[in-house]
Amino acid sequence: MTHDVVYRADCPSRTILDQIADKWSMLVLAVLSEPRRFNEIKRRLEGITQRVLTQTLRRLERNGMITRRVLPGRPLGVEYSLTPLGRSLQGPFGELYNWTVENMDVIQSFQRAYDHRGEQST
Amino acid sequence: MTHDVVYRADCPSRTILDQIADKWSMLVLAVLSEPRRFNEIKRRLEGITQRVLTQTLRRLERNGMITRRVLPGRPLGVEYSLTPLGRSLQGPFGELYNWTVENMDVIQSFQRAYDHRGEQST
DNA sequence: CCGTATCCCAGGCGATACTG
DNA sequence: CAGTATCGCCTGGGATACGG
Repeated sequence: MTHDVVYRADCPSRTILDQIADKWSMLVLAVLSEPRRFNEIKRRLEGITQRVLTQTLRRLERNGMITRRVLPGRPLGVEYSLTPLGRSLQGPFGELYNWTVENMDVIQSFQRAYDHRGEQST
Repeated sequence: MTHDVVYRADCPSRTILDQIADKWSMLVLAVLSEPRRFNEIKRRLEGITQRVLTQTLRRLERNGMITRRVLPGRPLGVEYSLTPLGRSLQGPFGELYNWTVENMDVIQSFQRAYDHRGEQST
């Protein structure tokens, strides 16, 4: 039987999932399909704050998925780009992203149906 | 040029990503590869609380990915199972999960290297 | 057994100001 | 330009108790 699989808290894959399965990491990696500077990334991710973008970039860097390169000259410039490891995540993430795009209409109609229950009173 | 793609806050795919790109949804769907009861799921996801599991299940149900079925008889029993939509997510999620398993060693060594910088003092 | 309701706290995040 | 620092809110989630 394979029936007694348990996802333990200290399972490394769970630890790593916690790092990348958030709303921003995926989008940052998508934006970094080509190397970009800090504010370029920020501009493309509507709603992200400077603070959170910095945190996300640091985490991705720590996990070996992107590199940070300070550009010579003034004013200061920093360029972020994918490592091979980060690029290898584009496959899985792309699949997931495509899935959401393909299914968002269906999902939204499910949501409407669900929200409709319990309140067609009077 | 495809260079000016911007991920807008009201993009449906972003809204949906916010729903499924969290640390528990993926694992719940994995556990539901076959229909299971509430406490079965809970037991297999070490560390999840009743409250959070309930919330996760409700959200997945609202999004049309799982169904909730009350079993006849007492004591009360409830069985959760994947819908076709939920099952179609297993592909993308499986890819992502496999990726983390395949790469967790590399990532952990990156993390150690990163954490090592800046503190080999004295 | 499968929830909901309540209380309560830590910490995540936005806003803002400041630096190399 | 690309951050770090500080502050204050506010909500997510743990713990617990209770209900169908």
